[in-house]
Amino acid sequence: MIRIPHERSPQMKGIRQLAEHLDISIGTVSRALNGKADVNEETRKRVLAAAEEFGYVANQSGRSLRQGTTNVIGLMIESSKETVENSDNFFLGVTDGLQSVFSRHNLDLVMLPCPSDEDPYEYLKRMVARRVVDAMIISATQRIDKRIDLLVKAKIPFVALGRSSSGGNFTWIDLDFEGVATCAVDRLVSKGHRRIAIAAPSSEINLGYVFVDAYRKALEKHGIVYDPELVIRVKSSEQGGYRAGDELLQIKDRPTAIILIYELMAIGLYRRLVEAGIVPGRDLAVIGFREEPRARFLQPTLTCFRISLPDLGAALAETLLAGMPVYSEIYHDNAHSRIWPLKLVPAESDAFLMQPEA
Amino acid sequence: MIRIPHERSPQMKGIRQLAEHLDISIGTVSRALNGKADVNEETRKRVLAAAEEFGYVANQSGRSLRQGTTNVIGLMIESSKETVENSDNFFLGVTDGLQSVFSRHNLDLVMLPCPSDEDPYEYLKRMVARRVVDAMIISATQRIDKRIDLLVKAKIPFVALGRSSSGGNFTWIDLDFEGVATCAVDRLVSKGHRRIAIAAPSSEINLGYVFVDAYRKALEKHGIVYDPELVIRVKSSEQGGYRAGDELLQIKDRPTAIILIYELMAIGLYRRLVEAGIVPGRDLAVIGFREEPRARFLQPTLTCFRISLPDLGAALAETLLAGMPVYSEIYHDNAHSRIWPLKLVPAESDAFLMQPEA
DNA sequence: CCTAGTATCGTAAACGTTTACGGAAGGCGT
DNA sequence: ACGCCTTCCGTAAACGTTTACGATACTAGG
Repeated sequence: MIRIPHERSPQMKGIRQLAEHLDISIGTVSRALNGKADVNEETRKRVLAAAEEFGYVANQSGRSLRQGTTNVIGLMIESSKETVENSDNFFLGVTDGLQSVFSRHNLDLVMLPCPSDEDPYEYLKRMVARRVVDAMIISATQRIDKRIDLLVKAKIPFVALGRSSSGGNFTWIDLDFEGVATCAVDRLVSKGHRRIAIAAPSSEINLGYVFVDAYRKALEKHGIVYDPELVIRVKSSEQGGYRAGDELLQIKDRPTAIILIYELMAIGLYRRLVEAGIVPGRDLAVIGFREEPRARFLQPTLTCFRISLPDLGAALAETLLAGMPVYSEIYHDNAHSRIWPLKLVPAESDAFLMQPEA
Repeated sequence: MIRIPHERSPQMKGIRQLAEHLDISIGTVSRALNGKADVNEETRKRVLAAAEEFGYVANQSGRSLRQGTTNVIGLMIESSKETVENSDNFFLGVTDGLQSVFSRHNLDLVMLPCPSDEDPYEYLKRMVARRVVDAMIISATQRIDKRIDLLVKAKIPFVALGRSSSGGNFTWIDLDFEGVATCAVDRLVSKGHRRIAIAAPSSEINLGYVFVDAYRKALEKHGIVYDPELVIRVKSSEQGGYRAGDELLQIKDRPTAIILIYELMAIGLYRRLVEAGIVPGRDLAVIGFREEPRARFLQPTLTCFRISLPDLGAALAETLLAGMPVYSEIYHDNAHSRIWPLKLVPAESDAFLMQPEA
């Protein structure tokens, strides 16, 4: 008696049907489609034509199961309320660069949004355990980040956008906070500023730590004593900018310049300054980090630092692939962690960076 | 002779190893993990404990292959340059609502970003052909959208965010453009405005078509003749707002109010108005559609319409599931297309909506 | 004609899981 | 003692691919 434990759909579109129709063995069809060498060029043509005609595409589950690889790369992002409200489409920008590299190797990119009510570590753990992706790109790395230890232990290839002190050795790409901070300070000092404030997120976040540290060193290089009072810890948002303005006004011997670690803060900052009768650019010099399209409409515009999102994405992709056995020899030039430079974009007129002595 | 065509990793973490360790059959382990009824409660405890200990999670490929389902829902988004620069994190906001529903059914959400240099139709075709997702959520639907025909033909369950004239019957959720336009016009008229301009995207886009149509009807309801000159077609961006300001200034018998179809346009509009010596709110009433966090810092704030992104996401998820056989009876209440209402958010002070006759 | 090599293809195992089915064991009523 | 029902578990097929290996046919060299 024949048992039919699993009823199959009547019109199944599998490689089997394709093979039957062509009257070729199923193995040959597979080899033809995958570009193997030992298949007659003429039969390959027939196979490809038939596949095109029937719209056949290999089922990913079957293929993954056999090869032990999914050909999918995951980009983990967090959808916390703060991220939703305040960050721009940073990730959408990098995905384009990622895909430009991945598509050359028939790799697909999926974004994995961690729900705001779930622990990112647990979320990542679930995703890698199910083996739905071959490799991961993680971002918003913390100074100590359990996710890194997890990926290292699970031997999942990954690259991190952002440094971390966790884990042994893994590859990362991070923005050149030191370079930006140094450049900003140098520029302000060269314009005559001595009391330079900085608005940064908590030092728990890697960015908040590294950036302020570089800011301090740059100041000391110019013989300016580091004043902790000038470090304003706020959220990286417009609201944070407004609060930074608040705190700035409280400081006695008011600073003549401020560096914003997140350019969107300028929107809130400007508002608070105007409320207090202070003209941004004239009474207070402002420099923003990471150019943000929405801030281009501020009056006056502010000097900032630009980053090419697609380029960054491509670099991330190549670095990731350099760490994967199959592609390592192709991208071995990128098999190292590195700092991503940013380009200084001076405001149209630097009038707002004038001498405070005037 | 035993052949070993496929070398297996020495320390394979499969259900088989788990079963051997427990000295239970592999089938029972599977049933225990999947919560089937015919398994002793005490053995189930043992299995779950061992799985937890070894960190075992079922391989998704194997499971998908067998069940013919991936338990993954795809959310297709486009990463065109315009989207990256101008839209906010709209999708990140809705993902949270989507996940809140999906997680109840062990469904995972992945975002599928269509590269800007690839045709969205071809991209979607690839994704569904590989059968990597069980269902899709598509957005930014065009008035005629080949993607819809594709999904209908492939019998992939899907829901669209946005109406379309394509395809036979499919379910969609769309924002209540008519309601918003009507409400905005009503409100302005009640304040004494008669010449009301509107800034909208091209009528090729569904939004640009429907919204302006509702605007026209609302005007006629109040006995105001529709003046095509007052319809300003611009991009949905800050830049578009600036250009809208440009065009507005060209209009003879200048309007006293303007409705922005995208609130971010207010940033550019304000700038242009200030350049021309026109005080927004005092000399020109402004209403924005779809509240945008970044515009909250404008002076003066403007009346707008609010939408709860997570709620919208949850509604999308439930509507999608209502169309899938397995879940249809649970969510049958949502098995219909519908209009998503928005809430009017008056500006702090409505002073800017004053009588133009004053 | 014989043999070795090459080009091409078919065969079947294996990937990890789920699940229909059968079977064993025990309880219970007749 | 027998039959029946319930509870629980093991067996093995099946999902759709890929691929190691063997088989065949043909070519070439001797």
